[in-house]
Amino acid sequence: MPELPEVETITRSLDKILPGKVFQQVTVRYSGSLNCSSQAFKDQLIKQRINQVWRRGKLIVLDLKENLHLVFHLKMSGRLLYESGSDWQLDKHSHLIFEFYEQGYLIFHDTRKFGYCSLLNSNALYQWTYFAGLGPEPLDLNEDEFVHIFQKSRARIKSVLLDQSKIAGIGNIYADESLHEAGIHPATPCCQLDQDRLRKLSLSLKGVLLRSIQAGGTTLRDYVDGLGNPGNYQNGFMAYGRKGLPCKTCSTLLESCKVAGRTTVYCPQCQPLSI
DNA sequence: CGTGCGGCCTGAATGC
DNA sequence: TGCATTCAGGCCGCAC
Repeated sequence: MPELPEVETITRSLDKILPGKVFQQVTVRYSGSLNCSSQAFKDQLIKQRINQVWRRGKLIVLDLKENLHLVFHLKMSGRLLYESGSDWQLDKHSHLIFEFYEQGYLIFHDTRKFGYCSLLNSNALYQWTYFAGLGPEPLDLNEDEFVHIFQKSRARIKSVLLDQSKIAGIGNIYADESLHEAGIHPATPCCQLDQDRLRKLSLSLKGVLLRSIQAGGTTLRDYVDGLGNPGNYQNGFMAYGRKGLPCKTCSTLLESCKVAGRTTVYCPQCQPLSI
């Protein structure tokens, strides 16, 4: 489930390789991944050159010529993988195959088919409600800006962390991990948290995201970066997926509950509900 | 405004 | 062994 650190890692790996490459051939094996017909997709892409690869929230954007953008959302199980040779395995979940004039292939692979690939001009991209509605990048926020986003909400803190329109790129893993590090119960209403606690959360969130990027992201099942390398951050998990295991800080057994419909793991000792 | 649920989809894990 | 159920989760649309 690629979140900000995984998407950032993929983006960095692809941005070292793809710029300058030109699409020679595009094979659509599952058109449900696209926002247009397979034919229109191919017609618009072929002979287009990739200029840059960047990330916004959980989106990966390939800038092409003439204000055209190829945008990927990997959702839970998507992969975007560069293959330099022609000896790669064609899997039944490889939905899009892009071949370059210069060398190599870019493969969009998505077991669960939740992910998508949209071809958009600049106007369409910037007017797209999801894109336009994305909140700020957590790594670009200073503590005051972070506090401002959260302090007035009456919603539970984890719900707001997961809300892409409030802050972009956080998913279930990094919500649980940052709340654990900050010592905040995930169901705490934001407005019950004072400035110091929100500042602490701001620091914890940035720390968790940066350490995960450093570790190449988290690999649970599907995730690999743009070159096929798995991440290592799962070994550093303090909370996510550790229900019933002892807290690495205080040895209390971790508990779980549902917040915003998602499984949430926390330490009842380190993350008390009442402050 | 906030919450909760169903739907989309597949495969791994679990239950009988 | 083999079948059915449950779970995972990002995001949307909808009901309350």
